[in-house]
Amino acid sequence: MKERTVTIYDISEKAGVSIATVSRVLNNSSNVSDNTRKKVMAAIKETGYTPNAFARGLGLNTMKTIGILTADSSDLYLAKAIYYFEEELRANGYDSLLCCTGYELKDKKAAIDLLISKKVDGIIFVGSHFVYPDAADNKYIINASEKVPVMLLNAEVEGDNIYCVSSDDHDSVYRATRKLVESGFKDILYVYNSTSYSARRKESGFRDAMKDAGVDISNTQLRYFNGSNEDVHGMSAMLEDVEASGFKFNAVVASDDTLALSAVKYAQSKGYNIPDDFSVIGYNNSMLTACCDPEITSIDNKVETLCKHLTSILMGVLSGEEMPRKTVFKGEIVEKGTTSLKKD
Amino acid sequence: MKERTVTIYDISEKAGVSIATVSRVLNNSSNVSDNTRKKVMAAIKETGYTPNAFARGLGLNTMKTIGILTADSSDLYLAKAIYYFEEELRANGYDSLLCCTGYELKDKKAAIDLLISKKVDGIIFVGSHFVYPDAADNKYIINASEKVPVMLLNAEVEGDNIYCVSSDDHDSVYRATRKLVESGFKDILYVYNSTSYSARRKESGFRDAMKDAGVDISNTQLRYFNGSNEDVHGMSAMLEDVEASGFKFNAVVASDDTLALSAVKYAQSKGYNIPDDFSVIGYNNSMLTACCDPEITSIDNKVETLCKHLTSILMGVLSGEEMPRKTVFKGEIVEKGTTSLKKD
DNA sequence: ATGTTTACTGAAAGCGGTTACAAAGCTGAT
DNA sequence: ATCAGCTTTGTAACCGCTTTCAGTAAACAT
Repeated sequence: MKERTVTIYDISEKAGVSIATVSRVLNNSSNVSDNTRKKVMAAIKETGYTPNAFARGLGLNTMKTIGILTADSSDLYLAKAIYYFEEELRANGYDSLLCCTGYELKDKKAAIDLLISKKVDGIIFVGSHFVYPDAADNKYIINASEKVPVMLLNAEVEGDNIYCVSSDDHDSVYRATRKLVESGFKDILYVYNSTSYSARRKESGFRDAMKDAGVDISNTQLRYFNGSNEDVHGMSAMLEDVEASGFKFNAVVASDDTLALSAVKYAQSKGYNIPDDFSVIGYNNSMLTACCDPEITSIDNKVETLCKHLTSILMGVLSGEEMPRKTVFKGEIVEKGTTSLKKD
Repeated sequence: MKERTVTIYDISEKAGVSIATVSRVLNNSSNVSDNTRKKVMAAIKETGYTPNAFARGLGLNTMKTIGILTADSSDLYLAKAIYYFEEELRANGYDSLLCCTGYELKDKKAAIDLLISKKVDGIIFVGSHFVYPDAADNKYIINASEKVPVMLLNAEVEGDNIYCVSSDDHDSVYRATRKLVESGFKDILYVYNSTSYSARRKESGFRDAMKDAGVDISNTQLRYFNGSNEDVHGMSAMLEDVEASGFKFNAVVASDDTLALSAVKYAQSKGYNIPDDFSVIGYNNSMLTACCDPEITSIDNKVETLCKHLTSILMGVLSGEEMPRKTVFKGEIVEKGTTSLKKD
């Protein structure tokens, strides 16, 4: 280990050809005779040479790498998205430079600078934590889009070089909530654990649904859980607190399956009969929905579809095609055991 | 978008200095007067210049990037590990190039070549799927280690430039199993969903424990679940099948919390009283353990500790220090509601 | 005024590739 | 034999940055 690394010059010397020829073989470009090709190949095999991607990148000004930005790669949903992106990108000959930024704006900015300096060919913002309510705060995304195509999963920002693929969160929660009301559950608690763009969309879906269903809501019945999304205990405690504070609810709509799961545990500890006396609807339709009994009715926002579609749009952009700036998919309410919703 | 990118020459021209000076400012090296520094800074700010990391990397022959290899980044445990690695590496000024290889050997090899051509400063193999029972199959890891330091999480391979950090899986399962037997549960079903290195260690921990406890075991009581680790239903079906095949068990030791969770669901559906008549021990102590009632006793293998330690070893190696080739941490049996183990 | 330091700054080489352009080697047609 | 036209190969410029080495200017000592 640690001998001087083999370069294209070593290969050219060993094979008795010029570096240009070696380069041609490497990029299996046309116009190399079988004979020389073989000699070069042999030299490469013999030395275990691997081309230096920097040097190549310097010349070509592309490294075939896409930056993937996420707040927290260990989140169940985001991890799935990252997985699909990585898979799709690789299939298209691109690599993934992963940056977990956390939730601080300045860290996000730093991560973007870094990705740009590494000359990524595009940046995918995974998850809606990157988009702020105040448009001015989203300037940093626009800035990034001036250097490189920007893809947003589950978020929306207007821009020349920005492409958004998202699930219609507002619509999904809206439909779920209305169905719940129509099925006789009016005392609904809405719980959420994020204030991201899509979280805000979900919340407004809930509010609009309640309004259109003619049910007045109070602020006590929307509850923000400000803790780790693995903290099932903390979530249950929050539900206890809501009850203690005087709001008696018989249904929970959650922005996330974790919260839904803690709602199921809460309801069961209170002796409620699910789904007859108590309903729960989660979000993401993750494996967590299968982790309790009854299993949780949840909204499937089709993360695989979203990711594949987003990647294909990015590939189109990179090859210079005109691509849609905004693509929205409908979510699906997957009914399992925690609801008995009125059929349409 | 798409104007010619700003280079160090543009800055030097704008600031009226040479590119060397700009470079010095960029690397805040010594010997630049405040005055020129200010001029350069201003030019940088004005143009929004970001240095080209290729060019820098070409010269320095390092890109401050670590390759992270994993079979499946969406796995709960692996995703956590990746998260910690990314965090620690970033804190040390390194980036993470993520490659999800899947489970095919040739894909793993291809991924490694790619990482090496991108001149990563090191490679972290996340998870034990990379190590095969037959040493000859692990040659590809040795090969990689000839070019770049190789770090193995939860696996072991001998080699000059290979560093292993792992949890003592054998010991953890051994202790858990023995405790279970000592607590009166002898008809234990061992279920696993992987044949990776650490999975094999866990299994031998179970076998040794049973042997040392003087309990004969049959092959029917070790069951491999060959399906997605999100398929809770499939797992439950497998348990039904074990029962149907004639082995009556009153305890389950699982190589993974998912399997443990399905065991809890199974036991509850059969009307068993947990933990008095039926015990379950999981592995990883993930959030899944809190997703059922009673919560699952599980082995915590301290992934955060492992990852941080591994990263610090890698940093040591990269700065030329002598570092331990093999570090093993003990796991911890975290007792919750699915067991009532005899106290020591 | 002159010699010596010290503090900055610039010119140029080099990192390892790609590629435009030129040159050389063959082929077959004249 | 000569030449056009093709294929194959080599030369050298260039990508954007770091860094060595040399040079200039200012500051200080004599």
